[in-house]
Amino acid sequence: MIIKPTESELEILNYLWKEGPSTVRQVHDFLSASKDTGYTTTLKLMQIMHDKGVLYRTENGRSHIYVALLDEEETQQDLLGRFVESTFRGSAARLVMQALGNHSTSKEELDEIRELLNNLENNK
Amino acid sequence: MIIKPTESELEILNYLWKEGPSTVRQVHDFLSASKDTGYTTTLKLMQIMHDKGVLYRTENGRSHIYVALLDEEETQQDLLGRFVESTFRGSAARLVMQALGNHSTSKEELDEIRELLNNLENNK
DNA sequence: ACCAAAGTACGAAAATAGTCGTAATAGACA
DNA sequence: TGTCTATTACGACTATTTTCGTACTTTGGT
Repeated sequence: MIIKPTESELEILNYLWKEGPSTVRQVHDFLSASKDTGYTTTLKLMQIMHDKGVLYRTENGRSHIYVALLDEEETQQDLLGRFVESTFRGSAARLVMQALGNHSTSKEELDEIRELLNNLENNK
Repeated sequence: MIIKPTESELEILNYLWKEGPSTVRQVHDFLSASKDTGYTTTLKLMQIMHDKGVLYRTENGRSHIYVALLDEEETQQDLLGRFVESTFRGSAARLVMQALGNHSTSKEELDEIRELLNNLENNK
């Protein structure tokens, strides 16, 4: 399924991807820690996502438990493609350079990237 | 200046960054090649960007010449930061891995990245 | 059985982004 | 000078996203 989630939807998806099946209450409690928003707003968003087919839900007593139906990797890949295109005019390399240059990345992570680089280069 | 350009604004900025000072006509002719949109729509967007202080403009006979006031690198950096945060929950390394893994990147570019990696690692 | 607490449903408003029609204007040039 | 064309100005309409109030429902405790 290729749907571009909105900014708010992505926040919700991120929580569900990380924490697994959750109630609106759980999602909202997490989001409201960093964002000033009402409970019914989160509820409504999740209902809309359910309508769109982005979330699956199942009854659980008086409440619902929601599950992300979008695949995390796939969605990130799609968004990344759009982002590279719109912000870096298609050059993934330039994006990578800026990402590495300006964010703190651990030695372990850098080694992992180097490893990936070696594999890629061997296949050319 | 830290303003988040919208999707359409970014398209216009990309043109101005690449081609330098331009008229609405030039921008529109370029955009309309890949996008079905009216002249007055592009005009209006650029007027709004001017109002916001994102573009500077100067008279030139019956038309105007527009210049981007946002710095390209700075804007990309800002957008990248937001993107890493919202889509990769803050992990630049994960973004880089996905970007490299799934986009075609030339050997030269990969070497450049390796170079950058070496420099980063030496400074740790 | 009743009430309070916690949920859901849903309509509608507010905010943001994008689109375009129409009128006014300024040059170009026959 | 008069007409045609390219351009700007601007209001209004559409679409999408986000927000929230209010009413209804369910459940657990007393």
